[in-house]
Amino acid sequence: MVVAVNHGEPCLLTIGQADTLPSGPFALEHRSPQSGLRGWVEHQTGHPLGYIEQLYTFADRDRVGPERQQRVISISYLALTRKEQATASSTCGWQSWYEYFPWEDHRSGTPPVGLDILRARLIEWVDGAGDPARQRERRQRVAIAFGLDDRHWNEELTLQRYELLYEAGLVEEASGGKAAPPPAAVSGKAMVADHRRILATGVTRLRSKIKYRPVVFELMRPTFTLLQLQRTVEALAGRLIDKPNFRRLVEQQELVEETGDTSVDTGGRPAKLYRFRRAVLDERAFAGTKLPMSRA
Amino acid sequence: MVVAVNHGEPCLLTIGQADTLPSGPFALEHRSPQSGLRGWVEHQTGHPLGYIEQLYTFADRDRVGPERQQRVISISYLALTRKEQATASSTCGWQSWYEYFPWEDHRSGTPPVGLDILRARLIEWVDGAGDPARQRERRQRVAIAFGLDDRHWNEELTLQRYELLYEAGLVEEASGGKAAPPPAAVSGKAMVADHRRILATGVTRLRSKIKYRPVVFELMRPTFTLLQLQRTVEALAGRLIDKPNFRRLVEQQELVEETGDTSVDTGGRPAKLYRFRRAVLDERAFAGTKLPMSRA
DNA sequence: TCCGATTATATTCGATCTGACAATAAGGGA
DNA sequence: TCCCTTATTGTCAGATCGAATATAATCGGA
Repeated sequence: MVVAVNHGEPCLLTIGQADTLPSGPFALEHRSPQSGLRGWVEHQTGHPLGYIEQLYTFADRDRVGPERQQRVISISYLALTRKEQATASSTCGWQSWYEYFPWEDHRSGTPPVGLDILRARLIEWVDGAGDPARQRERRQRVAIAFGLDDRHWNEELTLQRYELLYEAGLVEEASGGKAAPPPAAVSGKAMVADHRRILATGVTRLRSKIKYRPVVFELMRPTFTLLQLQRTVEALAGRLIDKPNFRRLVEQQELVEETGDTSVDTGGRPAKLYRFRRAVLDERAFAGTKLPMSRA
Repeated sequence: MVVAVNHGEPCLLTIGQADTLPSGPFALEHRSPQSGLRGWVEHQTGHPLGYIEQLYTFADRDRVGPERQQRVISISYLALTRKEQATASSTCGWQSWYEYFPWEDHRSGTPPVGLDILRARLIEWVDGAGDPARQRERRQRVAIAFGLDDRHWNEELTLQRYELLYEAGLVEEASGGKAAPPPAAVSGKAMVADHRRILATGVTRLRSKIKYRPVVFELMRPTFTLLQLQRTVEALAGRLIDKPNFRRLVEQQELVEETGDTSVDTGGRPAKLYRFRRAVLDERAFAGTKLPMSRA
């Protein structure tokens, strides 16, 4: 899963009919699958992958196709890069995340259109569970994941939401469902096999990771304004961020330094240009702290 | 990597000469490697694995042994259980983490004996880099990982520390080193192949995870006192925690509920017994928040 | 040239969290 | 009864964070 952000839109590298993640049996000639992935993508997009991370390894028996007696092992990765110029070849292209997960984009301030439809269909699914105990359990899972009652929307629950929709038969991939899923504008574009689930895993991981490691900068150009940086984070998180607070956080952590230049602008006061202080990667150990540890 | 905590000591399930992690080619009969691991360990220890998590998948070409043309894929896991009764069979036993990582145990309040020796040897290694730029880079990595100058010790950097020691030739596994590593009481017991590195990965992951997900309870008996819970967390984190603050955190998050009983004690006022509120797993979505997101 | 629209940047304020520490309660043993 | 040990409750100051306000710089049109 290769991610880039362009003009405030989080993009995904796809192949084929735009519903398949880049994948393939990486040859023995590479030292590791990681380096195989890197070489392949750099050749396709012309841009180096700034960051690669393992997502999950699937080795379940059900994963084999027609043949038995042979287990297929799939290692999924999350990679970040920049999409510039028109590098999309005929074999691959870029798609917005939110075509696959329309319900995940809350950047307009209001919930996305169609989310209420999904919520209603989920409630039907909850009520459809015979057992009252099972009903309560389903109800609670839906309430947490989709922010029912007075709960806040939690953008890090992308995978849980997709799994619920799958279970409820509200996405096309869940062929076992009785009722037909809602239209694609509501339930998103389907992908091949379990690729949309892998995508959900990656979105979840990335939305979590940007909060404690400076990986956003892999998606930025060498120089950028603070608003551009904020828009990129918002694109990934799928929600709006308070501007002064975002600035404060970035500055007091000394993640960036001014270049001295200012940006030619789209109206309004010119913005200072910044660059990422690569030194922070060496200076600091990025590791969160939540338990009350003694400082000394 | 199977972990339990007993009497305030974090323990590790080992096989053979106590320097090998449980491992093996899991047969095709299991639905997934996960379930194979689960069955194997439950049979060996008599206790169910409460929690299993994938650590990392190795697929590098160097990982093959004598044979070429065939790539070995190893999936490493982290599992939590309880060690009770004398279930150690002849083929496996429990070892303390800190036999392998003596420098990681800071629970005495003072740094572990031998840490200063390691620091001194690391400084030698820093100075041994010819290039001054490389010296500065090494120096900074050591300073961060081992808390030099006035930096705080960060217990989540176990893997980084092990890798530095490896690079500096201060652990037995690094056979390429010129100088002999310090005695085992200082540099820890060696393990087979790269098992100690996998262990370091698991320790790092677990020390990080206990801070935002309630996995500690998988290591506790059904009922426990708050101090026992604290001691377990301290055993994993390798450092002391302030008691009142720990209580406050656990209580205000409603992670536990009183059983009504009190513990027969080892001197001092009897302690209330608690049990884990399994309901929190359903009630709450455990996902950290660090970036300044708008609340509404 | 003035004004307002737009965006950038700086500052303030209050609620909450958290680390550090103090104080009180309840049991056991000398 | 006194003292030791552990449990439990409470306080306080500093840091953090969300929210909102205030000021600055540029552009375009009246």
